[in-house]
Amino acid sequence: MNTVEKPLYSIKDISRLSGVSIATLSRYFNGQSIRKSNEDKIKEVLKETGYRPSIAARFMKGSSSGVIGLIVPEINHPFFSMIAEGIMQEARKNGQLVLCGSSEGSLEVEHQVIDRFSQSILDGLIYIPVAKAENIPALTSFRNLPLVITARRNIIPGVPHVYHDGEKGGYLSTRYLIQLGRRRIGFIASFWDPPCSNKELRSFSEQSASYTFSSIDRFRGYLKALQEENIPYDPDLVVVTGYGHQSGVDATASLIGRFTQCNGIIAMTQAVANGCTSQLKRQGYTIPQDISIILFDANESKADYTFTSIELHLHEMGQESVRKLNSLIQGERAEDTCLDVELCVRDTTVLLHKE
Amino acid sequence: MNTVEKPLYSIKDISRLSGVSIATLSRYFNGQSIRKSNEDKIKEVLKETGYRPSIAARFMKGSSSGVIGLIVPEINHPFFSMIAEGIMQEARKNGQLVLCGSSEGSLEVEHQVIDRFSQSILDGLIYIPVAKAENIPALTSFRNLPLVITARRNIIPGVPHVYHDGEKGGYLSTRYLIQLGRRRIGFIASFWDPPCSNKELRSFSEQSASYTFSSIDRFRGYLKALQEENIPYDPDLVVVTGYGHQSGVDATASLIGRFTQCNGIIAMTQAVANGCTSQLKRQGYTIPQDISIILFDANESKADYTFTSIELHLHEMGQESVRKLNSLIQGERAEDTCLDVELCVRDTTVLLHKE
DNA sequence: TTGTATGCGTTATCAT
DNA sequence: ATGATAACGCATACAA
Repeated sequence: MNTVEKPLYSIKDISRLSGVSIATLSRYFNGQSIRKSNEDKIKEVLKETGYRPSIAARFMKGSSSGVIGLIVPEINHPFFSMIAEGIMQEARKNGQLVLCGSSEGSLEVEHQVIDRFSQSILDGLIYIPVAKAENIPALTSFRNLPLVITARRNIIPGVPHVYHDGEKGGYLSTRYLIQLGRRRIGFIASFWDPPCSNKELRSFSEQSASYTFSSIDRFRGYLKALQEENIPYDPDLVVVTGYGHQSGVDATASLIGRFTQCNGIIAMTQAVANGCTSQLKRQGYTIPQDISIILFDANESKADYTFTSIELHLHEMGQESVRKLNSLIQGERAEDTCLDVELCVRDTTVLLHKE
Repeated sequence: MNTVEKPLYSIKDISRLSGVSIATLSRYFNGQSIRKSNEDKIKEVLKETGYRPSIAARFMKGSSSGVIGLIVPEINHPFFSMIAEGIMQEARKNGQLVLCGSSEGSLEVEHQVIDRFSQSILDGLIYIPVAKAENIPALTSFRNLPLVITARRNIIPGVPHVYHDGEKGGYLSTRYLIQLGRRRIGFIASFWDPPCSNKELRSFSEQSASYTFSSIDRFRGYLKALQEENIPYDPDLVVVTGYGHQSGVDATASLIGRFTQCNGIIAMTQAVANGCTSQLKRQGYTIPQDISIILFDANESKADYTFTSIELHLHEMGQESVRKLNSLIQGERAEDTCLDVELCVRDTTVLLHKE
């Protein structure tokens, strides 16, 4: 390690230049009231010097550093970067900074980052896990750091989570397609690491309330909407796949290949939905007439279609995570927050034209 | 400010528990050689306690903090988040952390973030400006912090920049379209804040070597390729617009509306290109037969088409920025780096079929 | 309201 | 190679 530029002025310098004691200075910087004449002198010297208190020294004294941590699986992913933008914006409003680490999609890196972070100067940590439930780091890894888990639910007991209402999203999207007269609705479930086949998805979703895959939550809503309309569940309308563009292509090909009639599709992400439309067009289907599509969290302006979508309010999710973390930092208790979702009707859904 | 959880153990605790002096401990943690028996004792205590040195205290003593800063105009933008991912990955490899702030596209916020950062514990800063050249913060705002500017060139004299070869990108894309028999090539230039009209673009690009808009750099390459093939420049083939999907739609409508024949288009971003294809299809053009399209920095799997593109190696740009910054931190001098670009031929370009 | 003095966890300078 | 101790910049208990 080599030496590094230090701040030009310390509080001692300011004390010397202004003739005010460092104690009074400290009080001034921490918002306590001091004598007006001193305040004026200080302000003058501050203008000249551009002095700012050192975060490091402040943190070492046991005060807060004003820095919060953020761990994301991938910063280069619209889902996470949107949350990150919300986090940074809210943090900035509170005069906080964000120490940000990517797990690079890897469990090993994630642990490494958590390890580095917990030795850092953080006031608290917002953690978007890449890990599967069984691999979640022990709570002790976080060393009493105030902790909020975002974009996932039911990961670490006793820790507040901020997530969206996946079941409602599944329900709203399915119900809307049904209202459009579409009763053969494909559901393309996405997993990083699929826990079951499409045949098993239904029983898996019923037996395992403890599992917290967003696809499963949404699938529950799908089932609920079907049931309300007495539409029989058909496992051939379900595909289990991954998260990328190619997953959408493959899933759609598989769906069509089953010779199952299908006039609606629900996809988990923009990339998958793009894969869908790409494959559907290749096979001669028209969108939205033949097959209407709804996806979760449309990334506007990044796709060729303007998709009907379930909006997840990811920016708000980021902001809420910071607010919750700050409650924790101030010693308050915090509960989970389940953010609402809403249906945004756009161009990829239309009333089924009966022939 | 309220009190915060502190690290469970300090170096004194470890000294007490291991019977080794804090000086020796410090040496051990800084990689100096110590007596084997001591090393063993230390390792044992470390296992039990999970102790890690405090970054804050370390930084206060004038050593490096292992934290580098990153300022981006928007983290929720594939261009910047890809660079950020590269930065975080390279930083992690070096055991460094990244303090990340978004300027939220605003000059005011950018200054605010720079101000906060410069009082922080950073070893150095990677700065992707949102500001226009005339509004770039004074170098003193950075307080002698080692500084690298990324994704822009020629912003602050004497500071190393890392950017891509925009002129080459413009040249390669144009030349390739010409090789496909397309000599009527539309160029859709994107600006946050357009400095001139499409009529003025050419003279603007010639007179103002000092201006550093990426669209202008690419436009120079466009002109160069046209010139090589003796294709006359037609300002009606140029549109000046913004960065979003709607910009692409509008620009394309404008281009077509001029009754200019056009059989190729070069777009600056994925979003703009998507706007193009959307509008072109609406007007009955086929892609790539009628009109071939090349864009810069294709965001795979986020578009309906698989676009032919100029690849910018943004991840590498992030990594290179960190490497350069670390050279600076170690007191070495650093020059600009202009990263190469390359043409990736995919599905949106095809040989013009002469009728 | 103000100033003095102490300590936070670490590194660097000594002397050993 | 090791250990005692003085800084580093700041916050705070305490005395004034």
